[in-house]
Amino acid sequence: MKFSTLEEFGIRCLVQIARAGPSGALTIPEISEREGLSEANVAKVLRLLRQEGFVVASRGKTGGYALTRPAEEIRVGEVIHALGGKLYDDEFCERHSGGEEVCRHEGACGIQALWEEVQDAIDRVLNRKTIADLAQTPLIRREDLLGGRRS
Amino acid sequence: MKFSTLEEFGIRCLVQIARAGPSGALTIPEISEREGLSEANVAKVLRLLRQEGFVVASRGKTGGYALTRPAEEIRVGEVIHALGGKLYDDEFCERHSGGEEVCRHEGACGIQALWEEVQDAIDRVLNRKTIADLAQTPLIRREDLLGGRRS
DNA sequence: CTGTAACTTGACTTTTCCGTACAGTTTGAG
DNA sequence: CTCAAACTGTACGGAAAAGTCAAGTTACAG
Repeated sequence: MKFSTLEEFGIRCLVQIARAGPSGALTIPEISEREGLSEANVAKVLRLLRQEGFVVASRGKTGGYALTRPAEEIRVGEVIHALGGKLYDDEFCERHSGGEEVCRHEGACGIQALWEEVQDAIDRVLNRKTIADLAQTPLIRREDLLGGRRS
Repeated sequence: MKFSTLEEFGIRCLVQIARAGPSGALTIPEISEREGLSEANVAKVLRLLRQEGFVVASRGKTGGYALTRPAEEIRVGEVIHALGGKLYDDEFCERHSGGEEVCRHEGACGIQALWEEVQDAIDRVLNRKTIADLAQTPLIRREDLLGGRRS
């Protein structure tokens, strides 16, 4: 149960671009440096973000990436959904089907219902937050980040 | 963003065993047939479930797997947690660290806070449901399973 | 006692996902 | 006009996950 790197890095790139302000654009090397990722990897993620319509790229010497919408209007859930798809695929039931049946559970699959509940819970959280929210780096002290998990 | 097959199959196996009743046990071929999975794969999952203490195995001709606790007491969240770990690993920040720093985000990483929120939301849902809940296969009609996703 | 049906275990193969590299295209500065 | 800096896209290699196979151990039925 984890996010794919694409999903996470996609959010991170958008946040960095948002921090550049509504007018300015950010280049791949800049994002790469600020997130500590390789340039090739950033380029790969940004390509998807562009294809999904979250950013526009301008080429040439003064190029870079900019958001297509104000960061306040981009919900995190949108990005995750566009980049990673849903929790369960359409093949969910086919994987357990023995031919014509849907699920091997006599008539209805309680697990799928639970998965949908989980999906809804995730979406609720992710849709509350926007890229702008993340960009202003909310009030979390470093001690809270490190502690509380091992100790 | 998806569950690993181990997590999903683990739940499925436990549900099948729970359906065999509190006294009866289920063999690998039986579970395999009911879930439409290969016997080898079922065996692999059950080994982990046994090591994590969710089931006990009896060998020999009348062998099989049985739950160590009543299905009502096994929360789905427990199983997921035991099988798949958490949403974010401990290496979460190390992956983005450039040496001594924690995160490349000046002082605090808003994404990690969001990830923790998501984790909590997932856990809340998963801990509400028990294996027994799933075993009685709640009231979901087959039409609702197929429709509503593509169309 | 013997055989069969079951669990146990480790290694192996296949598949999928990540990250990287490289060759190509575009654009503005000088 | 030329060059450098930027984006674009494909293709390759490695690592992790998923699934499979085979050999071994146990235990009950007959």
